[in-house]
Amino acid sequence: MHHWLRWARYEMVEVRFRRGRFRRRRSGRGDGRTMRWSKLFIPTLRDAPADAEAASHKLLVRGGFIRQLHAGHYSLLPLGLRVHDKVENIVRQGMEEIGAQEFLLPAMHPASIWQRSGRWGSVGPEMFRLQDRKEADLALGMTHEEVFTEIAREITSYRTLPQIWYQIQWKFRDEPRPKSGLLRVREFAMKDSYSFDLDDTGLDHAFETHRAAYLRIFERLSLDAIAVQASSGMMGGTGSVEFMVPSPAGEDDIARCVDGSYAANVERATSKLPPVDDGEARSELVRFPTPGVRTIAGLETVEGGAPAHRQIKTMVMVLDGAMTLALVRGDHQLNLQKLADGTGAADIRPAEPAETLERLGAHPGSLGAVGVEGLRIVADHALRGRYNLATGANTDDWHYSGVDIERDISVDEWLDLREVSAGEPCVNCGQPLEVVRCIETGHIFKLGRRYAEAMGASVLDADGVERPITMGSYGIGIGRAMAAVAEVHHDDRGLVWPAAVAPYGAVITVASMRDDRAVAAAEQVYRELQARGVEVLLDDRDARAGVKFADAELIGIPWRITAGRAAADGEVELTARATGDTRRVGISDAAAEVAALLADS
RNA sequence: CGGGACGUGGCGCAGCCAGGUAGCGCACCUGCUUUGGGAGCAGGGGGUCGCCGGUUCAAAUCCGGCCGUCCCGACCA
Repeated sequence: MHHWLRWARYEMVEVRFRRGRFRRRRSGRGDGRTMRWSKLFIPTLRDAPADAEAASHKLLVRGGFIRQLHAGHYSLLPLGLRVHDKVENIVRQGMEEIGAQEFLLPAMHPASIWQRSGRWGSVGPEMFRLQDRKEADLALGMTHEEVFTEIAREITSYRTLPQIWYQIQWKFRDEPRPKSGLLRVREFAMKDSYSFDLDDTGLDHAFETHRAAYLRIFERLSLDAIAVQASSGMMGGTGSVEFMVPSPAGEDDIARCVDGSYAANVERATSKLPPVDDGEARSELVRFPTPGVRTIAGLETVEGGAPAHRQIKTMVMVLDGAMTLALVRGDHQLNLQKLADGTGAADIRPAEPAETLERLGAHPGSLGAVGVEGLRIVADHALRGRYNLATGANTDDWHYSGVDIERDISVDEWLDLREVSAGEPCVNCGQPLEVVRCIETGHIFKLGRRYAEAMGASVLDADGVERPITMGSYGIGIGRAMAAVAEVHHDDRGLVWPAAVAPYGAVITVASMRDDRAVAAAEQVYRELQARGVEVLLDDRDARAGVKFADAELIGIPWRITAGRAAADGEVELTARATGDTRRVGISDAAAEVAALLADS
């Protein structure tokens, strides 16, 4: 390469660098000389793979954005990488705006650092583990609290605080069930940031700063993310908020109040329940025969039974190896995450029928907690103070009536265990809650001092007292956010990318490559758009117009400029992907027009 | 890990029950025609039928084992 050409390349990168509103990690991608469709690798498919279910999965594959390598591992093709980069850069900008500093940490970690935090033993099989040639244990990072905290040990004075550090790095998680294309994978890019503060007040501030930054980021991605109270799961800590995008392709349910005053993951959500009238005076505990009754519904109608809301449902669970009875109202559902959070159990499973038979003496359907000794019994708040209830008697075909829960059952702990249902009154305003299926695109945690204490990251405060650093951790899944955008923004013809993340801002479709005037018009608009810094794709393939239109719509480019019969009048057509609205503009005006439209969006 | 389905050219599928030449549509290559909404005709290339073993003269097909993928449940960005 001649030196002047190399210099020209360098200049181009520099211009992009300065023009960008924020730093780009990769500045040279798609440099304008490779935007002719005929030269690009954009393998579109007419049919989606048979095993694709989610809209984003089908369309990202059909549009030539991604290809599966194996379960939970996807290759990003050039189009997919362009979108992924844009999502990354929007996230990066959002982080830079709150003063976060970008790092890049190793993806592979020594076991020792996870042993020091205690998570080598606690996280289980979702961590990929391997050995090197020396048989030393290693892990592929599923998150980076340990490594960032290790670096934070070099913070020794409160005067260095607060700090916010972040990276965009590949995470590895051996998901039990990868699914739905990029929505749930085993290898994915995540923006993870970490805040370091002297105390809880500082953490609260960093947390609220992140919450606001996340809402800005998701708005720029055209995602209507709802911030909800969440369970903290594996991360631990004192509080967490998830960012949820409503979509039937999601895997989480949230409950939210119609007026927006309350929103929580169903793993955390509560509601205000009307009190139940347990009737007349407390009656005697009566054991009565119930031949063949095995269900809540069955016990409602049998002689001596009771309506579901006046029954006790007894769920026999095994928590970290110990059999536990979890009690909820007959018409309520036990939420397993609430049980885990409330009891602190790491491993939860329902007891096998054989186990319940051996320990309690009956099969599921006739189980109860009356008179049970030696097992932990936890009960939902909705059962507190209740009496005249029906429940199983731990003998097949026998139940109790007249159960007074405080008198007859030795409850060890009262917990929030029940899952809310749609229509129940909001705890804040009493209006009905709705339950909405969502994709979790972000999650922020107040970690507290747990990692700093375990790893030995502390500072001296103004009084010269050594104090562990108070931390928060904050994640956004890049590929998941990309898939969520696809999930929300598509129609029956294909993807409809918002301009901010579209692989190209515009596509010029030459209706026929044999129409010299059309070709000349297209080349002119192409040059002019490039001069204006617009990423534009020139569809110069020698294909029929219908094929090109269909492909342009499938890959979801926001603006299409059609160079065809209008060229004879000195015009091209301008079509909005989202609406299909088309109008004619002069060939020489088209570039300015499209550049302005993209700048507005 | 429990339940269900499925592995046949790049994608979508048939063939398997009744063992015997691997087939169709899309895509791809060549030629001619066509050219503003996934063209037509003609010719052509491409498949260890997931893997291993067994039965058989002969296995995509029958039997056994394994692997993989997808969907529904328990977990997470």
